Amino acid sequence: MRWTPLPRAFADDDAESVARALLGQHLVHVVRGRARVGRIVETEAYLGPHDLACHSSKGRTARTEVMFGPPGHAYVFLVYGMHHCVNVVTGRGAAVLLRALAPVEGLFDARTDGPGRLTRALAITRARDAHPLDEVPLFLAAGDAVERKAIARGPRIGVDYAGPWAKRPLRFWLADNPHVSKVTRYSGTRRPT
DNA sequence: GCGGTGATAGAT
DNA sequence: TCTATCACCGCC
Repeated sequence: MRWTPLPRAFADDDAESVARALLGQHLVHVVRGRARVGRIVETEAYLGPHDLACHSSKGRTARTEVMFGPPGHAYVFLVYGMHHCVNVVTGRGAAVLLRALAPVEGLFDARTDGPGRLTRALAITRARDAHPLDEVPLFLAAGDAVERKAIARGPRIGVDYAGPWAKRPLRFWLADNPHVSKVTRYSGTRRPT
């Protein structure tokens, strides 16, 4: 296959660093023998149990257990009864949510500009929860280098319940990329990092 | 802006 | 068992 997995050690760093490093990398899901590939253009860091927006802050449960395991595995959950979200576990209760991709291959006209839309386009469900992200069928693959000044940041979406943590600028995206999520496209914040 | 949808965690 | 809540999206 023309796509080669990144070693899972790629995710063995603090969640904010991984959230930045994931921008420009590829996410590959092999479905019925065909690779569905997108370039990661938007992420959010969830820092661990002390971060009140992070699911692991609710404690170590069956659902959140994977976040306390080794880095480089998938954390996939269902939200609002219909949308899956996929995260890259960085360990110690932390993870990085993948919020938007730019279509690269095998996606036809499916939209990938949002956390729910990208999982639907790549057919990622909870069946992939805890999957190691350097093995088929779901893995990360090397993309192009992204300059630090090309990364914008802002507060995370949909975490208003998290008090002061809701305001922390832990969402990262490629500035001016047309494939970022709708809320990011329309949010005025373009703060450089 | 509002509702659909189902898993989850905690209360009862 | 029951209930509140939820890292979203499509349509109004």
